[in-house]
Amino acid sequence: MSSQVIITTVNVNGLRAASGKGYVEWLAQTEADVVCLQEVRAEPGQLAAEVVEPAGWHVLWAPSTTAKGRAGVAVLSRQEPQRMKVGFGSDEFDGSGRYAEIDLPGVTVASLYLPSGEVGTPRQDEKERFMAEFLDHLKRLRERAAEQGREVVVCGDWNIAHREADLKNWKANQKKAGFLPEERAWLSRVLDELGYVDTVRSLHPDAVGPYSWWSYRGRAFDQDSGWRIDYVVTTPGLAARATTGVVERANSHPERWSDHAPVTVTFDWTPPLS
Amino acid sequence: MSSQVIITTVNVNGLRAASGKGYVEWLAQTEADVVCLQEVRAEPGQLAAEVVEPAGWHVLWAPSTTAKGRAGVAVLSRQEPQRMKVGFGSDEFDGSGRYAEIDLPGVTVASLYLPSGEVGTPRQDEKERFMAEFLDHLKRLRERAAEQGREVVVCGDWNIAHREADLKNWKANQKKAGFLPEERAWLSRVLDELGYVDTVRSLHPDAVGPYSWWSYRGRAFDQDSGWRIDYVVTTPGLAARATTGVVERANSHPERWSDHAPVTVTFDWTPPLS
DNA sequence: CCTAGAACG
DNA sequence: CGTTATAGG
Repeated sequence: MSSQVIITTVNVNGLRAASGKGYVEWLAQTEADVVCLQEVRAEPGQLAAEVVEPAGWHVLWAPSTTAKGRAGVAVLSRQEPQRMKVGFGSDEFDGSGRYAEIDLPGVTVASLYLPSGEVGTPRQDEKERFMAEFLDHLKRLRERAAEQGREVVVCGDWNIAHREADLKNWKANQKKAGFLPEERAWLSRVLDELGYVDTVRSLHPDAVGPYSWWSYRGRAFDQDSGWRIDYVVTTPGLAARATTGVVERANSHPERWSDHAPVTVTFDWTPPLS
Repeated sequence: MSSQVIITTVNVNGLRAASGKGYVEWLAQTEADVVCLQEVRAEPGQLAAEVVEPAGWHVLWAPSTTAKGRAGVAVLSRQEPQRMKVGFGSDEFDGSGRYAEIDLPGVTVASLYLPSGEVGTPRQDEKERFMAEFLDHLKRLRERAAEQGREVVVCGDWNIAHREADLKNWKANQKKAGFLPEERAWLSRVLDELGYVDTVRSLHPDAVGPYSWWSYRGRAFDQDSGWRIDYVVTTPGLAARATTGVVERANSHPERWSDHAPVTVTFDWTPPLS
């Protein structure tokens, strides 16, 4: 006997705004067991009760304590977590609302919102510092998982398109933050060196996209002029059990409620009993 | 034979917003000959063509050059002005979008947006400095008008309620900016000492109000919990010809398009031919 | 082109 | 409780 585990990640671009535009309905109909949110941009106290404590879910909130109304991640799980943690042990970033993780039986699930930047700005420097520190964390996470015989899922908005197939117009974007050689190389290290797997790409090795973010500017969404920057990254054992990986391009709802779409991966996997 | 001159003043609280909510329709139907606007909060280049150059009107724009998106006054006239001037000769305030005047045959019409403040803040100090300087200007304006045999109309948002009948709850507001003893005394000097006339009050000496501003907070408008702070102030010769003075409480339109309402005064007056 | 805080009223 | 500018994306 085996069962399914479904994990979804979505950058909501302001949960207060998203809640009024379809997020609530989307959550009510999702079949996911775990949902990772990024860019919540609110503290729990600023959200409606049905959003803070949705019926049937346990939620770990990790708003930014350093900059109000920015960043902020959360992890929703139908099962009660065995352990919850905000931040990854970084003095600079633990209060910035960019990382939270929960342990469920046999698996650690994390929600990541990697900084975005523009070339030549302090934000890009911050992104690079984050990447350097976070690589170490990913390494430790694998080691701990191996010791404990558990799997790892790190999902979220990585703000990097890995390969040419991961964005619409790669040639024009080679010097743009999010597709810089050093950013792509860093993501390669996460995958090749640390041994994590980009599940959606693994399931669709030859696909263009599927993109998960489209700028609000111009007609990017209508023309599918997007980037694939939201990933469900897992340890190899779990990746081998991934059966489907889809981008919910229509957000499962008539109107868009974020500039990102949910990315959902299904695993044919039976967690241990405790 | 005699004819009518109609003058209206209204604080639009952001002309871009107001234009989308009923200002355009209101202007199209007004019978005024001159319209003075305050709190335009935009430069002409930020406004739609029909708003910048409404058909049948000459317009003097005086946006704030010191603080984008703040203050800003304008004077619209059906007749072409003989002379236009921005500011009243103040180093501190001439670029702040708070005063503009035009000469029409026999009459000078000015649009004034007096600073608003809160007790104990630098804004209140600014208001007081403005008042001091502007009193001198009003004096010179009368002298010049007398020399040239012309009348003067200074209309706008004076941000002062003069008497107890000029605001809903005067007792609770005695220590609030806009109804301070020194502000009321200053307005008394404008009227009693310089000899200007508050035309609407002169026409309705015993009325409560009529208020011209209602806070957007709470149910102030529905409860008519307002202040009369928008005045059409004129030289006595013209004031004697004022026949009606009304606040267009419904903005002459189904929905409110500003927190102020237009104040319109009609004069039974025939201007000289040139 | 959006979201959000913040200044100002 | 609005309008607007600005940061951030």
